[in-house]
Amino acid sequence: MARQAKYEELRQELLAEMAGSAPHTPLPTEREISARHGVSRNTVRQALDALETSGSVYRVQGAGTFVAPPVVSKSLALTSFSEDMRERDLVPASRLLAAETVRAGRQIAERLGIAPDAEVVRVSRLRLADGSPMCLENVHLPADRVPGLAREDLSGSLYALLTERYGLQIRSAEQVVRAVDLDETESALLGVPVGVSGLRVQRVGLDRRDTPVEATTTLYRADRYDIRFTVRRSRP
Amino acid sequence: MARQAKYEELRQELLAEMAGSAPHTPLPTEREISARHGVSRNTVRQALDALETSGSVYRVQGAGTFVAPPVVSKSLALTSFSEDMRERDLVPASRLLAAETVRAGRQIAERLGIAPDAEVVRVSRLRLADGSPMCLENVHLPADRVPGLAREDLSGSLYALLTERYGLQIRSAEQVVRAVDLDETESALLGVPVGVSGLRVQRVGLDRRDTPVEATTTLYRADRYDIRFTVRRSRP
DNA sequence: CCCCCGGATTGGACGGTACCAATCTGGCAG
DNA sequence: CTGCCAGATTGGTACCGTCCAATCCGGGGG
Repeated sequence: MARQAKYEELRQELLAEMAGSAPHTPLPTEREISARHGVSRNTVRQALDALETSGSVYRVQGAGTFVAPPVVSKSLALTSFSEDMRERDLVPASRLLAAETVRAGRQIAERLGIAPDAEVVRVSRLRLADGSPMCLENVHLPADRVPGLAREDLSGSLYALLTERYGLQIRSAEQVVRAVDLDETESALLGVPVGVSGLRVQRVGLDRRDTPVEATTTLYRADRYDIRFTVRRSRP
Repeated sequence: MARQAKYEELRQELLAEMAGSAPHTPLPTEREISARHGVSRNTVRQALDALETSGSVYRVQGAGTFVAPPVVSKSLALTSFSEDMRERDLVPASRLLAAETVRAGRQIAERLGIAPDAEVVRVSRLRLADGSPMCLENVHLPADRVPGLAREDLSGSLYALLTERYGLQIRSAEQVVRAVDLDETESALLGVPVGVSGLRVQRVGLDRRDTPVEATTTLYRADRYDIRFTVRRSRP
């Protein structure tokens, strides 16, 4: 029995109600939703806050709350490769290239906030979408937080494994995106001609205490992949 | 006199207070901040909400609120080229390549949500950082919303011009990032060898009603530029 | 010495109310 | 018919209070 918050329940109800509505259709006023659903206006506003940040509605003071036009960018949220691919209607798969325990080294150590001579588990995988290569993934995790990881089944979602086996939850991540030229090895693995460009995403996954849990470098084929997200003005 | 909200004032005060603090230092409890600053706990929570989404603090139920470790990614927010460069400690500049009124065409029309034969203003600029080329920028705006734009001074911030001259405010934007191979013209303008890769960012700027205001395609030099941002898990 | 458990503490959720600021609308004046 | 202004409407800010759930800490038992 997953007892969930009222505003979360309300959020889903509102989302369902406006599923068929045309963009810019006004929602009921906050006071009306409040009365109709038998919750306080505070709770209504919490639900609407969530819908606003997810890009489902927009609000104009004095005017009302409206259904937002559909967006191209679905992946503003943190997703695993598997989730990401399924959202693009592709079937994810994985081929394990390496899984070993090594010294962190300067760069990885800095990204994970640990000592350079500390041990890390390195998992290298070629990830496939609909059977053909999509990206090269290189994950580093502090060894003391994931004992025995290298001997686990690494064919599926690593995030799921971290949660279920080790109780590690990644709540946010910092990403650095850059365009790079692929070298010979990379091109061969990804199945593209030498010299074409690739999209490199360096990510540091953080738990709810903003402590680094994993550092991942992913190299995407530029011809098959793009990154979509929404940005907002912070303070006007 | 810009009368600002209390929670906004409180946010800035808290940000200043914790400026020198080490990461993971606990802030006072919400009830304590409330009492000390003479505001309600609700208001405190609003201020902390803002600090949390900006990545300045993190909260753990039952434990407290803590100073978040510094992040690599500063540019989670929507910024103009000028702001972006200044944040990277570079001096922005601009060279106007073209400013004309043309038919939208299918692709631009779709991005702006207008008719394909509608008129748009196209502004093409080479943008410089510390005197050398950083990116090629190609902006399209619906002509009827920015009459006479082509004859304005386009050497500075376009966003500022849109706000001051036309009252258009871009509140959010959807971005699609992809790695591409530069062609000869592009390479020449950017001052890089032919065949190296570039980072292409396609952006649609939206006003507070989520209506498209501008569609921009920016081509960055891969060797000088990266994109940094933070993503969060939406619902656990 | 370590482990477990219960109470105190802290953030999270929810209720209610009041007033403000931006917007919209309808009616009146021109 | 057009333009403007006053009042109603709507979201935004702020206050109060109550209870819940996760965490932390210290004391007691092994």
